[in-house]
Amino acid sequence: MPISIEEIKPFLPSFNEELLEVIAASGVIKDLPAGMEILKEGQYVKMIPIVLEGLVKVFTSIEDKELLLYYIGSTQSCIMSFSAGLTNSPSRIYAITEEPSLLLLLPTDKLNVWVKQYPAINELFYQQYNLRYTEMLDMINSLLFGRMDQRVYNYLSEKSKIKEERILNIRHKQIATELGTAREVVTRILKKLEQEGKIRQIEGGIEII
Amino acid sequence: MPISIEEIKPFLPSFNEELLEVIAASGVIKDLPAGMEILKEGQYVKMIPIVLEGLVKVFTSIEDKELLLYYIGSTQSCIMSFSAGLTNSPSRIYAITEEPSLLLLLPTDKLNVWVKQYPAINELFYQQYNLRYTEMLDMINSLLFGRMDQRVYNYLSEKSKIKEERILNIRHKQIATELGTAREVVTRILKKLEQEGKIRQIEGGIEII
DNA sequence: GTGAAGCGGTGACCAGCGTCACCAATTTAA
DNA sequence: TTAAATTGGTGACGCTGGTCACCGCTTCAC
Repeated sequence: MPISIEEIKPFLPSFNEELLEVIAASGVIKDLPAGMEILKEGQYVKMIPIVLEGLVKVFTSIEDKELLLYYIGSTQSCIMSFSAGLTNSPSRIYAITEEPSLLLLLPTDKLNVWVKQYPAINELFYQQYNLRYTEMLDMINSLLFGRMDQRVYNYLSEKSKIKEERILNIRHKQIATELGTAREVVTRILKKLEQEGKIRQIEGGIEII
Repeated sequence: MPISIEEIKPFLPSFNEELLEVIAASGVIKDLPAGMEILKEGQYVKMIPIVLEGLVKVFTSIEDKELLLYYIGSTQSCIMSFSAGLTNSPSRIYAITEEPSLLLLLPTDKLNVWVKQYPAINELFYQQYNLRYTEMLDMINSLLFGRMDQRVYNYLSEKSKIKEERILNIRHKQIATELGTAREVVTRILKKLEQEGKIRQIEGGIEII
């Protein structure tokens, strides 16, 4: 489906008319519901997404464990797929829409050229690299220092911040999956956090205090 | 000290004459012995290094633990300092020469311009970002999956590969530090690896089999 | 309604590893 | 040559978190 410039312009204020035009000519817009897998592990990347609206989460997995690496929010992009796309190697992560999302998909071969041609888009990806880098470093630090209760609490407050809701509607199982641990462990820790007065478990959800 | 183009040209074959000239005009060359700290944690980055010869190792630390993140080899650069330099934020890592090294230091403000102007240097940093990204992902995976004996063995074989020596002259203490664990743990694991026939401990060193 | 599936809760157990407290051997410094 | 520091080796102990085996409750499908 053809993209109109007006459609994408508000989301990409740093892009000039010329860049918006070439994007409109070659890009694709997708409107996806929550819970869609937009990138599979091992897959070769032909289109690199920029999230216009919504929220996408990015996972890595080893053996049968999974781990939530980071969220891609509005006007952000997915460095891992950018990287995999440009080097033409299979993706090491997978990505799922956490909320209904509006995505702008750019073909990798074109993007490869645009990056050299348009400073604004080059700038965007440098920013994304820097951002994800520090996030991955934080992840490494929390894995190394390790305390699971701290990780669960950070996970909850982070999620609460992103969603702008003090009450999260979430299952123990999902927390466990996204942190790469087991459900029982999360249950135990949540009880402990509740006793410490940091959270409150209400029916079908968790309130962060 | 002024740099001659001939001095750096052999290490940077993808850079054209013009780029080499501006680098020669603004860059600095440093020849450092092994064990020098070239970047401290928390420090603001004014010069971004490219390693011409030698080997530099990059650490992160939390509380009183440290962790070896990756090595910077010949013609590679340090993404973390690049990132910290461009965003003008303090460094979250520190770096030490593992071997005597020849470094080319580029002023961040100039580099910021060059990146836009010279595709070759832009290319270099994209490559580095991609490389370090996958390395950090590997690190996250090994921390998450966790088995310490595997990490020690990977550490040793990686080091042996980089140094191109089957016998490593290294202390248990250093292994422990670079993996973010305790010396006793390493001693225990090395004994186990020796029993499994994967390594052999000889006086003052370790042979990888 | 009835059975099945999903969710949360709990106790028991165990492996991994960080920590402590030593000790012996070797190397280095004074 | 002595003393001091470095290195490696070990046993004991405890904490964290992964696993297993259940159980009761709620929700959903049929």
